[in-house]
Amino acid sequence: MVTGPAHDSKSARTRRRVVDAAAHVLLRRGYAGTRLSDVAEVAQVQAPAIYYYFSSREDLIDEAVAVGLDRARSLVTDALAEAPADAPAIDRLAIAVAAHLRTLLTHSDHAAAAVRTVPQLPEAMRERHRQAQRDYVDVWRALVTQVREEGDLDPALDPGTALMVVLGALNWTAEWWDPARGSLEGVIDAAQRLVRQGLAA
Amino acid sequence: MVTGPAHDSKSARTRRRVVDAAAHVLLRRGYAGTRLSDVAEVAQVQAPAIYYYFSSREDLIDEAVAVGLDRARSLVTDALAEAPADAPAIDRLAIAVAAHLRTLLTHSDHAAAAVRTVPQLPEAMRERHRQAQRDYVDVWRALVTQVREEGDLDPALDPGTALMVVLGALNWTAEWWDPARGSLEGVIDAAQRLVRQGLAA
DNA sequence: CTCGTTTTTTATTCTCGATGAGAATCCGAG
DNA sequence: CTCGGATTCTCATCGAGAATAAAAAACGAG
Repeated sequence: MVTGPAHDSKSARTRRRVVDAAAHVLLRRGYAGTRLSDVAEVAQVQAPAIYYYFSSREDLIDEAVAVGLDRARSLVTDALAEAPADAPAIDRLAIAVAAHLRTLLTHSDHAAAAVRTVPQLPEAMRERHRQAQRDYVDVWRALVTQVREEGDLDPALDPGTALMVVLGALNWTAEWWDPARGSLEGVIDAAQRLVRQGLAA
Repeated sequence: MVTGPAHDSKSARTRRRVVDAAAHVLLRRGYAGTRLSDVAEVAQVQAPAIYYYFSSREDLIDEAVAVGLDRARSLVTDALAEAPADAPAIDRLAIAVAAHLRTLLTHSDHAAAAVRTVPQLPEAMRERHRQAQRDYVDVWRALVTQVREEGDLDPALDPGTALMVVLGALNWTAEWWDPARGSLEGVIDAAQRLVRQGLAA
């Protein structure tokens, strides 16, 4: 079953260790480069032990990606939930930008792995995550729509295209940002400014 | 240039087919996912024939990436060379944005493969391309510097960070843009507007 | 101690990069 | 045109390492 027991505590913690490890390796090596032996090493488990929890390499990666997409979405929605609901949409968008970058760059190997790996997945597997991806983008789409309704979006911009361009800017940060060479806050600040100014009417 | 006789015409066209095929596969499958058998199939060649031209898989990928980075840079600089040299820097930047997107999305598997793959390369290989990457980014850096000197850059923006965010937005388009579902010109237009507005003082 | 769950050990199969021994093809000299 | 050498490529196969299967061992609750 995908959805395990509500309680944890057994050594279904091992299972989670394995998924975490998969995300870790996935993030650094990409889909094809993710070897079970590496995952096992990170998870502190013998490689064949993975087969007790997952019926195949694909299954494991599939779950890691699913968890990542879900986490990426929920961390953004959580951040939005904490913000005043009546704030201008453009401000809420800026909050989402910050949350997304924080998630991607420091909080979650899962989210980062999912975002960076999805494009490399074999078609069949990507298909399985279409919906999750859509759910994730829809959160953003709603925000942009609100921004437009409040008249803060440049009418010459196609909202869908603009959104994808913005998300691209955010997602790509994972490729170049080096914690040793620049502060996270710096990246967030630049991204927020670019988005606010860029979309502005 | 790695090797390359100035004249072609022999079956050094085969060699080029192989490099082209490598870029093609690289773009879709990533570094670790690039199998020589797939490259061979695309290039219409038997797999071992590749070893007539390249001494190893690494060598082949290395050259494909080198060609790609070089092409990405030169297509942008060529476009800039055709623009009036005394145009405002912000306009020249917009030209570069358009050229980059055109290259990435329709003109060159090589450029797209290089741009999207470099982060996944093993350290040793990435090292070999540091300079080419720097050359490529430097073209942009120079543009941004000019924009700032002409007073068109928001002083609150860190130029380096802003540049990377912008390049990210461009590079990521390769992940989502679907020629069947939206015009290239639409993407270019959105990107140009976002960049102009986003960087503006 | 015993049974069921979890993990390791051992073994099998498969994929993929690499190579070496030639076969096909091309090309110029006679 | 044809012979012979150089160029270009194919076939068969190796060996490493990966994924998986199967079986055995360790563990833990009752």
